Parts: sequence; structure tokens; C-alpha cells
Amino acid sequence: MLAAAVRLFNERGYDATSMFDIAESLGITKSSVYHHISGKEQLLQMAMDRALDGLFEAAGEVCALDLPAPERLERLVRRSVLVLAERFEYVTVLLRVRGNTEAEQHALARRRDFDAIVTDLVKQAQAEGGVRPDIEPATAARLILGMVNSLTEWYRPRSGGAEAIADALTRIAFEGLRTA
Amino acid sequence: MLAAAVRLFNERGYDATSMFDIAESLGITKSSVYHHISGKEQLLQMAMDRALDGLFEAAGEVCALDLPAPERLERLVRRSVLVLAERFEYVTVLLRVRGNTEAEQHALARRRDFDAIVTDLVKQAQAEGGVRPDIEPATAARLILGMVNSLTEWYRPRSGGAEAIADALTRIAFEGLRTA
DNA sequence: ATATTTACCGACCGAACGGCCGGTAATCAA
DNA sequence: TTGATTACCGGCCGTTCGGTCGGTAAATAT
Repeated sequence: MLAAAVRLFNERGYDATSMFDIAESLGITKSSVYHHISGKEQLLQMAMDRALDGLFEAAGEVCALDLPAPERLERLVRRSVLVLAERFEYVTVLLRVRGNTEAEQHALARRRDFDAIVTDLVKQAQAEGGVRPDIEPATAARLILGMVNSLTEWYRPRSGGAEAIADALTRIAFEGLRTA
Repeated sequence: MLAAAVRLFNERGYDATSMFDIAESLGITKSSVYHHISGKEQLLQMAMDRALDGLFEAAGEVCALDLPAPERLERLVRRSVLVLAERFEYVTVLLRVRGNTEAEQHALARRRDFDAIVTDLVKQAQAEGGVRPDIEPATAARLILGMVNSLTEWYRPRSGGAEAIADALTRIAFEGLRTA
């Protein structure tokens, strides 16, 4: 049922999806939906949590590795792509919330925490050398994560392996498009 | 008035912004708003057009230049950042629409056209050499544009010049983060 | 001074929404 | 078999929304 709701949220947007729509897509009535969940917002909350938990799990594992910072950064970027692909619809929901409710604001705060982890990794990588120091760590982190998060706009789980995308993305992020 | 509406659209989302909200922020009543415009959707339409027109103007100018493809690609990426910064709130609105109405679908189609222009530029750049050929042009274009578009999520017009961001972005896109 | 246009308003409408309630039918444990 | 739990439903409620309508007052034109 969460899956059905999330699919609709992504098709038409959270606000534009009614409880009736969700019920209809499950072949039951609106009342029956309320037998299983407490309200529309709970569905949103569950979706966002599923996305955030995946991201933080990846961050925790990567940060625990005993590797040079640039290597950890690259691994976290790659892992983020894979998490996004794996929990695609949940992350898509997450990346679209605007902070209209308390639950959404809490999710935004967790996103900022994740950003801070990546920013810190960039800073470390610059200090250790191996990552160019002429770009502000926060800017670099946001641009790279922006690239990762943009997957929600066009990546479709069917369209080839996430690994290929992760390769292309990390290649651009760390080596750039230019050959000459 | 368009500016006021767009600001609210970006603060709370299009659906979550009522005509009353817009009227209130202008110090007039809802009825008065309808004296100036035909409906909520028209405001959205105008906002999206303003964003798309800027993007296509940039694309038209850059494509007309007599330069190597890699150079044109880099210039278009940079110009896109500047357009996004200049028409920040309008582009933000544009990048959030999900295609729920006919007008939104038309806007999505125009966005795809813009993507196609960038994709084509990447392809040309690969053919001429100067851009790595081991990444699918469509993938590269989407990742780079994703990076550009992510600005709507964190860039704030006050926070320093757009040129600095454009520099950082094109540097990452074309040369990558790595130094070693 | 008069006529016309422009900007605005209060009151209202129908539709859609999230959510609630009382009741029913199936499932399952004893 | 019976009692309780689970899943489900139709119908309803209060609210909010986008949008309309008839009318008023100020500005502008003649």
C-alpha cells in the first residue's frame, strides 16, 4: 500500500493525490485505507524515512572505512546513486517535499545533515590533497549531490543498470568531461 | 503580481498556494486578482514561459556561435547557470511541474527540447574530440543539466555572484574534482 | 459635467478534499 | 460453535478551494 501511494505521489504530486486515488489504485475504498494507516501524512512520513534511512546507512558504512578521504568521497557518491536507484520512488518523494508540515521539515533537516556529511568529506579530501581546493566544499558537495539527485528526474529503474549511471556520474564528478 | 504568485508557489508549492494567499500577499481580495488574470493556471503558464524563453534564448545565441562544439557546450552550460540565477524563481517553478495539466505537459515538452539541444552538443563535442566519448551523450547531458538545475534547491540570489557558481560548476563538469 | 473604463470588493457557488463513524462480512482462535 | 479480531464499506461532515457575479468607487477621457 505504501508502494501504491508513493507511485501516485510521484505521478501527480503529493497534494494532487487524493486518498480516493490511493484507495482506487488498491481496489478498495477510502474508508478501508484509513483502517490501515492514520492519515495521508503518515504515508509521506514512511516514504521519506525509507529514503533517508538508506542514505544514512550508506553514509555510516562509507565513513567507517579506513581509506583516504577522496576515496571515501567517491565511494559515498557512488553508493548514493545506488541507494537512489534501489529506493527510487521513495527518494523521489523525499526530494520533492517543501517543508510544509512539521514532518517535512524534519525530513529536510535530515537531508541537510546528509549534505553536511558530504561537505565534510569534501573538506577532508581537499586537506589530504587529491581533490581540487579551489572550490568551496559546500558548493562542491551541493553540486555533486545535485547531480546525483537529478536522477529522480529522468532515471527509470528499467533503463539499464544503476552501476552504469554511477560510473558515468563519478567519472564526470572526479575526472570531468574534457579529454584534451 | 506574477512575481508575488511565483514567490508563494516556490515557498509552499503550486497546489498548496491558494488564490486567497496570492491576493492577501498583494493586499487585495481574491476577486480583484481575477480582474487581472484569468485563473491560477495562467500564472503558472506565464512563470514557466518566462523561464523557458530565457533558456531557449541562451541556447539560440550559443548555438549560433562559430566555435568548436566543446567550447559551445561549455558556454551553454555557463549561460544556463546565469539564466537560472537571473530568472531564479521562474525556473524554480518550471523545474517543479509534474505535467498534471496540458500547459504543464507543454512546458515539459519544451524542457525535453532543451535537453535535446544539450545532448546534441555533447554528441558533436565527442565527435570533434575534446569531450570524453565513453559516456552516452544523453546521460552526460542529463547529469550536467541536473547539476545546473539543482541550483534551484540551494542557490539564493543574494549569496554571492552567480558567476562564481558558474565557474565552480563548469570546472567540475569539464575538469572534475580530482587533482591527482 | 458627464460618460466610460479600470480597479476593486463582498457574497456566494459547486466541487473536491481529508477524515470519521456505524455497521457488515469474512477470518481465525478456543 | 462461538467469540473476537480483522478487513472492509457506504454515507456523511466540515473545510477549503478555484472561480463567478453583481455592484461600487475612483480614475480617465471628452
